[in-house]
Amino acid sequence: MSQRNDCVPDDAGGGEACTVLEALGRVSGKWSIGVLMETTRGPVRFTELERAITGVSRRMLTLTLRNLERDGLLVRTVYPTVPPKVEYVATDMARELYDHLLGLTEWAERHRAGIARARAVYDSAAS
Amino acid sequence: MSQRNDCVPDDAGGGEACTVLEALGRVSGKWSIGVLMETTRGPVRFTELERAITGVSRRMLTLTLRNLERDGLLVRTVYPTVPPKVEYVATDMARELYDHLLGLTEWAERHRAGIARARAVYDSAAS
DNA sequence: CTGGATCCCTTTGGATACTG
DNA sequence: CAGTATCCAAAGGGATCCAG
Repeated sequence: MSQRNDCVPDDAGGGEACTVLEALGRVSGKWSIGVLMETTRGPVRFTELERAITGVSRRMLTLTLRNLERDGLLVRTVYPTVPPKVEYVATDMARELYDHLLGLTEWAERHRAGIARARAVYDSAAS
Repeated sequence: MSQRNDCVPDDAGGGEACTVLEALGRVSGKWSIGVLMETTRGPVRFTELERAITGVSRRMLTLTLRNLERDGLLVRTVYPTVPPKVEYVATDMARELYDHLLGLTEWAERHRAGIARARAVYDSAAS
């Protein structure tokens, strides 16, 4: 969840690796993507997220939400009612990011079989 | 470096989050991106990678290379000379993945300032 | 030159109980 | 409802030494 901005000028290929890491840093952690997915469709409440994202704990959901909010990817709205009501929704910036992630999804689907095959070959290599 | 295939059917938004994680899983870890960058430009030797990727240790470089090779993103060629010579080069599949990552790079550059601002605001919020 | 093996510290993340 | 606090286990990753 922390950022690796140990991005020294690097070298060949330069700061590009650094910049990619910068983007990936926003969605690092097991749950960021899921939160992004849910909040991209419209405002969602904490409990809804907790139910929608299978396996997430309260703690991790909170941490993930805070990080995304801090980076300006999420807007948190508190309704001072009782009981409390808090809604999270993705910003435009986050939606753009999500679009790029969809590109990755497409790649993963297209190559899922190939990767599985590569692994089988690699693992069966009597090394 | 391990894969999170605890991708239960999930739910709303479905297996999509899972599929993205599948893609991100290939480039997880601090060094995969750097390796991908270098090997995309052509065959590279172990020592060249070690020098090109600032800060990587021998151990982590080896682990990263093994994982990428296992997933079919890298081809490892051993020349049985003495001293040994080993070359790594990205596969077409890896190049495609890298193209998608460039999309993320573009996003990161475009929003770098906005994110920094969002953080400053968030952090200065006397909470 | 190209790694493998080991040790150890740091970070991540899960479980659970408590609170305004 | 929407978190916070605490404790603890597992994974990631660095340092170092050894070997073909």
